[in-house]
Amino acid sequence: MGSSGRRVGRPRAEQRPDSGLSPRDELLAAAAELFTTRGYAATTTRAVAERAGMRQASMYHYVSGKEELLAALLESTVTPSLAFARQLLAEDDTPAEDRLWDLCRTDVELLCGGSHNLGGLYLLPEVRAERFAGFHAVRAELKDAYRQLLAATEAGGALAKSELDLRTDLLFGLIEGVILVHRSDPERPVSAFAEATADAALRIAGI
Amino acid sequence: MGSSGRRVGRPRAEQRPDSGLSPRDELLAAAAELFTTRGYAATTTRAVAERAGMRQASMYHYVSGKEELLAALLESTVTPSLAFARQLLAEDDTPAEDRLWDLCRTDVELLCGGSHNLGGLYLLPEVRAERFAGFHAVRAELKDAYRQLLAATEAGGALAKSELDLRTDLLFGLIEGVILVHRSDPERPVSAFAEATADAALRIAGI
DNA sequence: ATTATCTATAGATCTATAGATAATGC
DNA sequence: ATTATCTATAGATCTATAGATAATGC
Repeated sequence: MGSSGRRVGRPRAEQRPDSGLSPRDELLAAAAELFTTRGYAATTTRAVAERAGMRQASMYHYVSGKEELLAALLESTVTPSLAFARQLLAEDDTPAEDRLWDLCRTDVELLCGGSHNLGGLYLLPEVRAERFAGFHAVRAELKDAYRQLLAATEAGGALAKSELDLRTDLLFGLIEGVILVHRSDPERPVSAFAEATADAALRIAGI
Repeated sequence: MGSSGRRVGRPRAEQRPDSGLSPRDELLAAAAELFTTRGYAATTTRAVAERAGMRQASMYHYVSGKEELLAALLESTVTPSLAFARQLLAEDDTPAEDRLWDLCRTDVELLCGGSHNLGGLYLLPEVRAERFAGFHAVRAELKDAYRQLLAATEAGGALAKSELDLRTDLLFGLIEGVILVHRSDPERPVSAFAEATADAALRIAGI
């Protein structure tokens, strides 16, 4: 959707070159940028709609409000990581150490790689609200994949439960906290950074 | 101020047991809790004032608005860490490794130890605004102390500049990101957690 | 007289709905 | 006729000021 030609409906007040995205995706992209830079509560529906190229009221044709935008964005950030994690969990023939490293690296790339710093959404205080239970569920599943891979490593297998929990928390915390590091220097090339972080993550985990 | 006895001025509408804090500190404490849990933009002046035990308008007798509260809170979080870091930098007779470990541990204790999760303020998107330049300056100084201590270690002395910068960023990122870990399990005893994090931090730094 | 608070409110938002309008489709 | 948009706006905030009030201090 979005491409070329005459489109049904009243034309927009301000014409702009076709972005190639559907209106809903334009809204999501606008929300991603504004939520991560200004924060969720500080972003008005007017700001989102206007940046997406439409008037404030028109937004409601596509979404029910700001909450729906945030919920959709959050889930879209974890879903690819989770898919990759599931795949890795199934590869029993590869050493757990290698799989864990791969998961860390890929996660950092996904969190820091997108055009807008989507990972920054995790840090918003509003995200803890009940409303985003769907996101919390997939995120918990991803964290559990980290725990399983860690437990499957040689060093991890020897740990008591509370110790394993702590290491998992530190490991997962480093990966999510990496957004702060990326924010402090967004120019740094992502792929080398992702590998360095994966190295650091395994060192944290005691491997 | 705040203690006992008759006080000048019209009495508050809702009487409460004396907290022992000055009204301004009551406002700061209220803001700390609300900003960290609900976010800055989502917190109204009414909410802050009411939680501090006064009416919305009375707040303006003590502060110029929300911004002043956030600025004061932010600086109060780094100042103790920075004082400790300066002290450590001067102790040339202690090995840099030990001093760096000590700084990490102390920082985690300070960030996670306070009654309200003050460290969580760092994560608010609004904090990046120009308005909080004072906070950014002291924070940058603290980060530089980390860099200096890291460079003074045996492993750190051998690093090229770009490599040292990366390690500093990762190290500092882990320490600040630890707030996310603490948030995920606030029940964990802080002092053991702080030591575990300091261990992990040195491992990240490659020591 | 001085002070800390209060109540009341003007002005500035912001959200979400109602109803009009300008395209295409048939 | 259907659709995507627009304009207009009611109702619900929220901030910051103005002016009143109820204490203590002298």
